[in-house]
Amino acid sequence: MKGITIDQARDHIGEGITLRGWLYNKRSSGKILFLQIRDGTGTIQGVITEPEKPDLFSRAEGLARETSLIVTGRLREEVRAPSGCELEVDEISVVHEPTDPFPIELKEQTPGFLMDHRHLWIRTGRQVPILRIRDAVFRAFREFFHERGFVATEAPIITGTSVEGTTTLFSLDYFGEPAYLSQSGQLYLEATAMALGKVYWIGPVFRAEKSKTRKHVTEFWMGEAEMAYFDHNANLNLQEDLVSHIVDAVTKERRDELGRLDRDVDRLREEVKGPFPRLDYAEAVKILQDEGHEISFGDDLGAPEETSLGERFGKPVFVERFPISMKPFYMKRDGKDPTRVLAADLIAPDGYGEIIGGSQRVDTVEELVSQLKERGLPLEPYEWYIDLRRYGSAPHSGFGMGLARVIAWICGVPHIREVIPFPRQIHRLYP
RNA sequence: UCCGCGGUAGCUCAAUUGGCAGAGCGCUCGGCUGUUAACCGAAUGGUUGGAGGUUCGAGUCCUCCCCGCGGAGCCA
Repeated sequence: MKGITIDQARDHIGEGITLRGWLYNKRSSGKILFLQIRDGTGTIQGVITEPEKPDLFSRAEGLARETSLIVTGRLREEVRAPSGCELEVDEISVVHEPTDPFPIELKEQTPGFLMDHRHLWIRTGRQVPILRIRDAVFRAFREFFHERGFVATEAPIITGTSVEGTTTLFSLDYFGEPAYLSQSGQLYLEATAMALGKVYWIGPVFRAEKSKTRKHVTEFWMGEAEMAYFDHNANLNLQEDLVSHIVDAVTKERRDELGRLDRDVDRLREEVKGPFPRLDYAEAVKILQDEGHEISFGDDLGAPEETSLGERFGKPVFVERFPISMKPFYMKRDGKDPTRVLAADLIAPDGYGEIIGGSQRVDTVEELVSQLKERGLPLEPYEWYIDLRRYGSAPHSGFGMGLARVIAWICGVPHIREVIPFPRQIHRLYP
């Protein structure tokens, strides 16, 4: 019998097939039994009637949820079935029967309980489509850069220096020397870009901030790119194309999954039609003040301010040219106004916050050293980084994208912990 | 770290002024030939987060601690 996966079922109507999967749920009504079978690609309903197959019926009747099984039967079109086609079951071979009732119920459960059982929760309902969409986002990200001649590369996870002196780092003991888990691969990608031209990577980064919000975790995967000979505007153009490409690819490839999450795909596609508004920081502050926000020039945009800008434009919005004091040492000053830097944040709609932070980088030794000194940072851990400005320095730009936030936004799920297989949060290290 | 809400059966939640500890779901058993988180009936299930205290009597009031959830700040 031909082995297929559930997502291929529609192409095999009328044929006898075999599925390998798990029992998601079952329902019965006297002499007819319905089995919801899942295999990671989808779910399908199997049906068994008692008068026709009494032995099979009584064996199947006793199966617990999440029994792993191999099912053989014939596929047929069936409008009464949830997925439109149905499997007439001929044989069930039980691979393993659960020893205890499956803890994740098909009713509402609290986040704390679900997170304690994350290893089982990911088998159910919304979680499977979300993780498949995550895969599609990662792939679309890589595809985008590969097609444009970027080189995939890596930055170290264990580092001796921080990227931004201010942020909290996880520290560890490196053979007796202090070391840190990377909070960004950026500085290393700048070096690699000077070797390879245009580079990108996706890697884990770590923030020891005690954040407790729906957009923060302590470990997350960042997609970063760094481009030699790209100025600020070229950087923003690339980011805009990237976001459009990801949404386009994912909404085409995973339309069914997005539908199962009740995401309005047409609205999402409409939102990312370019160009994205580009607000000068001063302009953004003015707009927010006019809307009644308590913000003055020099303040960071808080969560309510970001949400407000997203609502106003109904699409991703760039805020650019921030005051230099607000931003880290590696950002290049704006030639037209040296109190500002050539940086931009991309804010997602619907309150998902900043999804990209990027800038044109400092490219002279003088400016870099003076920026480091102004922030009270030591020079010697950054000597290698300063070297990049000593030997054939070139204008260059780059950015980092918080992939979990992008996925949460695309999925329309409220909390990023749901789009990460095993999220790490303050006070959550299990499972 | 700060602010707010919460912790009662395996899960989700009730419990009036301080007065016998309850329901739905799940598991088990029985019924039902088209179920969609099926439905109907029965049975099972408790150190009320922990430690002290007040009281004839505490799930309920007081003190301290632990844990969870939401938000802020910080950031992607």
